[in-house]
Amino acid sequence: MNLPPLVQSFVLHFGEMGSRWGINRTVGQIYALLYVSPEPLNAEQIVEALGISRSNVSMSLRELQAWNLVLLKHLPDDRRDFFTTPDDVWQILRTLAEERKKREVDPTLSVLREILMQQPASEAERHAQARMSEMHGLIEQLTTWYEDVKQLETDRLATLLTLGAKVTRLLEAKDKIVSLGRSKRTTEKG
Amino acid sequence: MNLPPLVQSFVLHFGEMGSRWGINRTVGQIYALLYVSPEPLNAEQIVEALGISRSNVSMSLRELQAWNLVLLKHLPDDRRDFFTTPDDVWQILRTLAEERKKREVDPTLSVLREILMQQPASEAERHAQARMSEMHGLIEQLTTWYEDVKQLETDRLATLLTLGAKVTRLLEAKDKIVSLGRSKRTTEKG
DNA sequence: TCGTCATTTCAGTAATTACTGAAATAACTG
DNA sequence: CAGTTATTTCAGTAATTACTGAAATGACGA
Repeated sequence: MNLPPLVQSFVLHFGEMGSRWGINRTVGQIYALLYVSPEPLNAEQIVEALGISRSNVSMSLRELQAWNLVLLKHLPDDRRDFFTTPDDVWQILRTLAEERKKREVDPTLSVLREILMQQPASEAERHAQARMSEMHGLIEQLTTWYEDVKQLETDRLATLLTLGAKVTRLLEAKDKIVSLGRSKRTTEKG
Repeated sequence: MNLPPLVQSFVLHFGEMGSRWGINRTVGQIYALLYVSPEPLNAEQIVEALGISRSNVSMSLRELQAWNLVLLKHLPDDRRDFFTTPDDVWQILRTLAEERKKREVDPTLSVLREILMQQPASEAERHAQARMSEMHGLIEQLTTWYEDVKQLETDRLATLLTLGAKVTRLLEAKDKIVSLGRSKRTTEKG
C-alpha cells in the first residue's frame, strides 16, 4: 500500500469496517480512497495505491457502482474510466440509507407480508404470526417515517436533526397539559 | 430443520439476512426462532429445531448475548439456561441501534478524530483531512440526534415518527414566512 | 482489418469464517 | 467424593468468500 500516512489510516479503517458491514475489505478501502482523493482515480491508480490486483479493483468498483456509491467520470481524449464519490456527504448518506433499505429492509417486509397472508395451522403458528405482525408494524412505521424525511432537502434535514430534542420537549409539554386536563376532570368527578 | 412451515420461512429468511449484515446464518436463525417462540427455549431445543450442533448453538447464543439481543431465563428446579427475546419490539430496536452504533459508528468517529488531530504533511493530506472533517461533522450531527431521541419512551418515539412529515411542513411554513419578511425588507431598501 | 489499450470474466487458489465432535469445565446431587 | 447433567472450549474440517492471473471481450485508431 502506497499512500500518505493519514490517508492510509483512513483507508485501512474503512477496510476493517467493511467486513463488519456486509461489504468486504477491498470495497471498503477503495471507497475510502476515492472519498478522500482530490481528483477522480482510474483503476490503475487504485491498483498502485492499494497494492491489489487489477481484477479485484474491477470487481470491487462494480460492486460500488451497484451500491450507487461511486460516480464514473471521463476526461477528454482519455478512454479510461475515472471514479469519484459525490462531494456532498448528505447525498452519500441518502444513497447509503436507500440502498441498505432496499437490501435489508424491503426483502424482510415482503417475507413478513407473505407469511402473514397465510392461515396458521397451529397455536404455535398463530403466536408466531402475532410476533411477526408486531415486527411488521414497527418496520412499516419506520419506513413511513423514512420515506417522509428522505424527501427533505439537506438544510431542512439538518434542521430537523438539530431540532430532534426540541420537538420532543414540545411533545412533552403537550402531554403535560393534556394530563393536567385529565387529572382536573378526574378530580372533579371524585 | 424441524419447524412449522410459517416459522421455518421466517427462520430461513433471517438466516439469509444474517449474512447480509455482519451476523452469520446460524445466529440469525436462532434469533428468529427465539423471537417467534411462545416460550423460552433451551439449547437442546434449538439444536432440534434447527438441526445444528450443540456447540454451534452455544457459540451463537454467546454472540447474541454479546449483542444484548437475548434474555437468559431460568425455570424453577431446572438448571438449564432458557433464552428469549424481549417482548417489546421497540426495545429490540433500541438495543439494535445502540449496539450497531457501538460497533460501527463509534470506532469510525474515534479514528476520524485521531486523524484530524494530526498535522497534514502535504496538500493531499490537507484535502483528505477536509473530507474526513465533513464526514466527522455529519456523523456527529446524526449521533447527537440519536442520543437525543433514544431517551424517548416508546409512545413518544412513536409520536415523533408519525409526526416526521408534519414537523417538516411546519419548518417549510416557517421558512416561507422568514423569506417573505426578507424579500419585503429587500424591496424596502431598493 | 489489425494492433493497442481498458476493462471484464472466470477458473483456480488463498484466506477467512462457520461449524462440528470430542474433550474440558462447571455446577449441581446423592 | 463420584456421578450426572449443562455448558464451553477448541482443534480440525467444511463451507464460503475474497482475490489473482490469464484469457476473453470490447472499443477504439491506424
